[in-house]
Amino acid sequence: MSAKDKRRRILDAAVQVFSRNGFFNSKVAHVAREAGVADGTIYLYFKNKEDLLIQVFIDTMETALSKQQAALEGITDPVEKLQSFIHVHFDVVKATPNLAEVLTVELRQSSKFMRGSDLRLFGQYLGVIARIIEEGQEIGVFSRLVNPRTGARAVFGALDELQLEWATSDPAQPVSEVCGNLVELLLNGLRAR
Amino acid sequence: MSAKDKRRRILDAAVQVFSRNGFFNSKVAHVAREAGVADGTIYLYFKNKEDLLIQVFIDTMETALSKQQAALEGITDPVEKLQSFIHVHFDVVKATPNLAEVLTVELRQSSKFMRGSDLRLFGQYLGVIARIIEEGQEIGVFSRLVNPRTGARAVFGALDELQLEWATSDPAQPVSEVCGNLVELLLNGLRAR
Amino acid sequence: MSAKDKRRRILDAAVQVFSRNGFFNSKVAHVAREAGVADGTIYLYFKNKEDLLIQVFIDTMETALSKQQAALEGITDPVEKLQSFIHVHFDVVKATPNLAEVLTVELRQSSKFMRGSDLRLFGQYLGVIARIIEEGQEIGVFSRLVNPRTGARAVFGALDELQLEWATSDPAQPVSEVCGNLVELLLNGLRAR
Amino acid sequence: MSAKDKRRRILDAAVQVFSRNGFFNSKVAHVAREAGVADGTIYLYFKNKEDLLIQVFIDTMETALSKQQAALEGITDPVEKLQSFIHVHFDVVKATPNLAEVLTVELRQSSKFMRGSDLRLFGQYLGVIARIIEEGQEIGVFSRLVNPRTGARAVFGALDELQLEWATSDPAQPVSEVCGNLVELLLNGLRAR
DNA sequence: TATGAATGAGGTTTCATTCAT
DNA sequence: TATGAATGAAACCTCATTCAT
Repeated sequence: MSAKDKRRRILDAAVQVFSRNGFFNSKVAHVAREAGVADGTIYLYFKNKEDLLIQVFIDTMETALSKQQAALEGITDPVEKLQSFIHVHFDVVKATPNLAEVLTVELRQSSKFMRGSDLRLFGQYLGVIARIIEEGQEIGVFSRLVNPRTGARAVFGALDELQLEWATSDPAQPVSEVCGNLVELLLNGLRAR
Repeated sequence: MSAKDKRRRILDAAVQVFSRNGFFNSKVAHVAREAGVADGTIYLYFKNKEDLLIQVFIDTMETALSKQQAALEGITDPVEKLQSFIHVHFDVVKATPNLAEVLTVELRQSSKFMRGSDLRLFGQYLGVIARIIEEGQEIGVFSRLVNPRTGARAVFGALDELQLEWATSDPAQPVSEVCGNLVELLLNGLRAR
Repeated sequence: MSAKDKRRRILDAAVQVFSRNGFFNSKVAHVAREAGVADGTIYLYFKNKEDLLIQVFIDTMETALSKQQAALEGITDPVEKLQSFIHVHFDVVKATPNLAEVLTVELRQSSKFMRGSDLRLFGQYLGVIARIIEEGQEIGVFSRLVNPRTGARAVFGALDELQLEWATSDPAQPVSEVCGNLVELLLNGLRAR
Repeated sequence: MSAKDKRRRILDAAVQVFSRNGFFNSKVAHVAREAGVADGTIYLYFKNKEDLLIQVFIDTMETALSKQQAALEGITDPVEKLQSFIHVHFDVVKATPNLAEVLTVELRQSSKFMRGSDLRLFGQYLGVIARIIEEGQEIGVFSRLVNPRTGARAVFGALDELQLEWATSDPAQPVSEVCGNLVELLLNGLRAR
C-alpha cells in the first residue's frame, strides 16, 4: 500500500470516528485502529489531532467544491443552478452522512482557531451560492432586495439544518421530499416579484 | 447571596467560558473562577460538567421560548408573526452573543447523548415556527407546497447560520439590514403565489 | 435529646456505616445522615473522621470487656471460664456482625497510628484470656508448656486475628518461639487421646 | 526490560507502598515512583488502583500456595506436614512482613467486592490445611471430633484471621457448631495430659 | 449547640504525543 | 516508514472540614 493510500485511510477513519463520537470524544487511538495503523503512524502524516481534523475539513470541502463546480458546468439558468447546488449538496451529505455533521461542528468550533486560509474554502463554497444569486439578480429572476452574501448564508444555513435533521431523527420524510420543499422555499424566497 | 443567585451566576459564567473556549476546551475551574465560587461549589448545583452544559441549554431555550410567546401574544397576522419571531430571535442572540454559539455548536456534539426530554425544548421552539407557517397556510398567505415542519427547520437554519456570521466576523453589515434581508427572503419563500 | 444521646447516636451510626462500606469508603456525610444530624455536628463531638473511628473502637472494646467480666463473675473453673469467654465473644460479635469487622480492620489499620493508650483496651481483652490460662495452669488443667500470654493470643487469633500479634505488639517473644508454642497448641488440639 | 519485568516491578512496588501506608492512604503516584515508572504506565498493566490490590493478592496467594506444596512434597506424616505448613507460612510472612498485613487488612475491606474466582485461591490455601487434617484423622493421630474444614479455618485464623470466615463465605456450618468445634480444638490444645 | 452551604486541596485516571526499535 | 510501549501533564470530581448564621 502506498503512502498516499495510508494517508487516505487515516483521513477516512477520522471521518468515521469523529462523526461517531464527536471530535473531542474521539481518541487518536481509535482513529488508528479504524485505519488499521499504529497510533504513532498518524503522526507521520498529521501534525497532531487538531491538524487531522483540519485536513478532514479541507479534504471534504475540496471534494464538495469540485463536485458542485462540475455539476454547474453546463447550466446557465441561475434557477437551475440553485436547484443543482441544493441537490448536489444533499448528495454529498447523503454519501457520508456523518461527514457533514463533523464539518459543521468543526467549522463552528474551529472558526476562532482555524487559519484564515482554511476558512477560505468555506468562503468559496458560500461564494458559489452568492454568485448564483448575483447572476439571478443580474438577469432579473432574483430579487435585488436580498444581499447575495447574506442570502448565501441563509441558503447554506437552511441546507445545513435540514441535513442535521435526518442525521439525528428518523427520516420519516424521504430526502427527495425535503429537498423539494427546500428548493420551493428558497427559490421562491429569492425570486423577484 | 441566595442559592438561586449562585446557581444563576454559575450558569452565566458557564455561558461566558464555554463560548469563549468551547465546551471541551473549557475547564470547570475556569467556570468556577468566572463565577467567583470554589470548584466544588459547581457540583452542589450541577451533577457534572456535561450537566452544566445541558442546564445552560435548558435555561436558554426556556427564556427564548417565553420571550417568543410573549411577543406573539397580541399578533394575529402570520406574516407579522414570522417577522416578530425573527426579530425576537436576533434580539435574544444579540443580548448574549456567545450563547447561541455555545448552544448550536456544543449541543450538536452532544445531541446524540441528550435526553429526549431535553431535545423537546428545541422541538417546541421549532414548533412555534411551524405553527406560524400552518396558520399562514390556513388563511392562504403561505404556500401549501412547503411542509411546515421542514419549513421551520429551514427558517431556523437560516437564522442560526446568519447569527453565526456576525458572531465570528466583523458585522460590517448592520444587524437590522441582515434581519431585513432575511425577512424578505423567508417571507417571500413561504408566500403563496 | 441530650448531648449524650447525640454522641451515642453518631457513634452507632458510625458503626453501621463503617461496617457497611469500610472506613475509607465511608463518608462523614453518610454517618451524619444515618445519625440524623448535620455534617458539622459530628465535629462538635469528634475531632475528625479518624477520631470517630477510634472512639468507636474504644466504645466497643469497653462494652465487650464489661460483658466478658460480668459473665465470668460467678465462674471459678478455668475451663468453664474459657468456654464462657468464647461464647460471650461470639455473642457480642453475633449481636452486631459488622462491628467486629470494623474493629479488626481498624485495629490493624490504626495500629501504626493509634495512641498506645487506646491499644491498652485491646491488651486488657487479651489479658482476660491470659488470666484464665494462668489460672488453669495453676490448678493443673492447662499445660504449663504454653505461655499464657501466647496462648491468649492464639485463642484470640482463632477467634479473629493471630497474625496481628506481631504487627501490633513488640515481639518480645522471638517469632520462632511463638511458632513453637503455636505448634504445641494446635497439635494438642487436634491430637486424638 | 521486558514487559513481565515491569509488571513485576509494579507489583512489588505496590506491596511496599501499600504495606507502608495502607491501601487507601497510598497514592498511585507513590507506587509509580517506587516502581520507577510513570504514573500512566501502571494503567497499562492494571485496570485501576483496586485491580492492582487484587493482583497483589492473587500473586501472593499463588506464591504462598506453591511454596507450601513444594515443602509438603516429601513429607508423609500429617503431624510433620502441619508443622511444615506452619513453618512455611511463617517463613513467607517473615520474608515480606508488610505483605500479610496488606492482604488481611486491605482485603477485608474489599472482600465484599472481590470476585468469587479470586477468593478461590484463598480456599485452596485452606484446603491444604484441611487435607492434612483429614490425613491425620485417617491414620488416627488427629481427633475425628474436628471437622477438617473447620479445623483448617481455626488453624488459619490462629495463624492469621478467623473472623474473615463468615464475613466472606457462606456459613454452611451454623455459627454455634463452628463455635463448638473451636472450643473443642482450643481446649484440647491447652489441656494438660 | 446545631446547621449545611461552601470550600479547595489533591487523587485517580485519561490520552495526545514521543521515541527507541 | 512503521510500531506501540511509555510517558506525564492536566482535569474532573470527591469529600473532609470550616464557619457564618
